[in-house]
Amino acid sequence: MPTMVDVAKRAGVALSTVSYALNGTRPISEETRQRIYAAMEELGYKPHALARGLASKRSKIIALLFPTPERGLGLTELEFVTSAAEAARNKGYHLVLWSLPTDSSELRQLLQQGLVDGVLVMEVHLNDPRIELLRELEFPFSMIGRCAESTGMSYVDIDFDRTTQLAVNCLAELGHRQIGFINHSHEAFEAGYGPTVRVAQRFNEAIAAAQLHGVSSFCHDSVAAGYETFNQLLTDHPALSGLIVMNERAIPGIIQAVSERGWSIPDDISLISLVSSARVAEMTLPTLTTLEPPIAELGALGVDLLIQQLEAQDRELPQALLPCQLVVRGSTGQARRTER
Amino acid sequence: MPTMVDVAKRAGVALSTVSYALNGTRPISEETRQRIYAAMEELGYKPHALARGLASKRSKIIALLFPTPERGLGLTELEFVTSAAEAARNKGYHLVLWSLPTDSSELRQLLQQGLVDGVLVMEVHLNDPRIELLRELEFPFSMIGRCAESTGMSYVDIDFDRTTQLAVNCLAELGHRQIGFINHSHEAFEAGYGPTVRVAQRFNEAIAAAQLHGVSSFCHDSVAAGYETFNQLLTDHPALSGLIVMNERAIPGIIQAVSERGWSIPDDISLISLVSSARVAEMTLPTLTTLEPPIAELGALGVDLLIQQLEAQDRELPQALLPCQLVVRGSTGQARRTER
DNA sequence: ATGAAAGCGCTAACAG
DNA sequence: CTGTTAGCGCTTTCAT
Repeated sequence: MPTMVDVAKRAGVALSTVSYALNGTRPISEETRQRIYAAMEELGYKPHALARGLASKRSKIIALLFPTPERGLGLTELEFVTSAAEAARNKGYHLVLWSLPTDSSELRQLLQQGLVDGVLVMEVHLNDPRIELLRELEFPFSMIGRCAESTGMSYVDIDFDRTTQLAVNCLAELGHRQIGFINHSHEAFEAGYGPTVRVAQRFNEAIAAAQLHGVSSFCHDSVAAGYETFNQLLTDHPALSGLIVMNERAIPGIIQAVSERGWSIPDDISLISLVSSARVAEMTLPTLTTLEPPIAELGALGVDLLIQQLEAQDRELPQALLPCQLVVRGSTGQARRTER
Repeated sequence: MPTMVDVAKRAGVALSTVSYALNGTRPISEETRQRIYAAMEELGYKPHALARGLASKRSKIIALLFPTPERGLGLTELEFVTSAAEAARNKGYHLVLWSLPTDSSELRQLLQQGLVDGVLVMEVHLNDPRIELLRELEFPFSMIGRCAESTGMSYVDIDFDRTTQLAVNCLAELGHRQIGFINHSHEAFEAGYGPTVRVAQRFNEAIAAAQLHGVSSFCHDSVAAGYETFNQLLTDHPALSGLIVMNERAIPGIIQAVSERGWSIPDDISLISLVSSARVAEMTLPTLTTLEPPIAELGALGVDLLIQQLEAQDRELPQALLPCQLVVRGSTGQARRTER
């Protein structure tokens, strides 16, 4: 592999001039610039990433802090990872994957290795030890999601308020008055998992504002739990006709429970899956009306915000909220006229 | 951040002694070793990854060459990525994600940056330009999957022969004599996508060996295509009672087509989903009997083989084949006695 | 507009 | 067993 010295020699200039030409760090006469680029071309020169990083103190590598598969991973995460990787590459950065439990002590070590310039944190919890550590070390980071006190921090997140509102509106406009909400588990809620907490809260507000009847329920992320939870919910509230579910893994159980009652979706129950991808929505019969998260956008935007923060001289910490998009499929329909 | 110089001063030894102590590259008296480690502890010293990489010419970073979402990504890929990342970290390596189309010219640039020691290539095609490039540059790599001529290269792959055999056996033992196989698309086959080609071939061999009747069909990776393909297959071969499907995305369409005929799974048709994860298998009604790929093992093993290759002095290029595991769920049952 | 030279923090000869 | 020193390939002052 040729180095800068080789290029400099061949172009008949000083080593530093090559560097400046490459980085545009200072004015170079058009003529020498040409010579240098020609020399690079001829030699097949490519700057050495490590050397550049060591000298400049900027590795141009960022880390994606990825949750370990506690709650099981979805397609969501995958799309996220790939879009983040692509966004990073588009900006000339590399993305390394750090898959760690939120309370891992390893994070500190990793950060202190000086390998990465900044960190993109996925699945931020309301009280997240990773965020505390990053703040303590004053290490640059952006979040996907938010923690309890996110002022002065950079993040992108789903606009859960708007998303929840869209779901409630959709059912309300179809004439549903009695609406159930099946959330993630109570444990997730207690642990302060953002979406769980935010949607739970907003659901009640939206229901109240629209003068509907609403009832919420937690549910573990499993088919069996979905089955149980739905049956319990309908035993307690037989008049429910609309259901908002933010729990992809519970959905097959719910569908099964509906069908075992001899009911059908959407004739007897309308169902909206919150923060759920098209891929999953099309696995079921009927296909699911969803509010689909703009995953790729979130991933790319998260990376952009982080890099912006790394390269900006001013200490502005950008934030962004993106709503999910309503995609109407087969699982929602007009509410029945007659009460059951 | 403290550096080695600081540690050396504090421990009262030479800079290099610290280095040797850290890397175990040469014998150090127990006493000085203690002093050095104490000093590191007190200062909170962590070796600088870039500096180490530059000096040693080994970055301890590997890249995962990730396919761009052409055919759409599955859960499979995700689990793969996370297990690879974890395996790498366990061995003291970092994993960067390079998400590129197989024919991208960018790969060459990335490799020449000198950032990574080796590459793990996912979704290898039978004729894969990435592999050709890696060979040309003599760049260390391992593959997930194999290309046409894989001798002398390091890879891990699913044992498709064994997997296909298991599927055929399973149906045969249930008394099915007329067995259909729904593959990925013809395009995937033509493009030399490994699983598509290998299973197609092995299916015929296994059917012949067991003296059964078999019929294969290609199918695009979509619900609609699954629906069409199934109907066509049953029009042409009405006696089919067992179906092997290696196309997760087509399955909902198949299930729908079965139900529209007034048939049921598994009473009228038994169905096995090949190389399909539990997560998907439990989304449907009935749940799917599958041959589940050992994804996490493949990811971890792939990383291990690559690192082994990087660190071994001898030029052995290890290979491994892992079979899928048969998990019987609700979609398979005894063949009907009577012909339809 | 260009050069010369001093590091960045570490590894690995070379020399005792 | 330990110390000295020359790089690794680049960025970035400081000169001119």
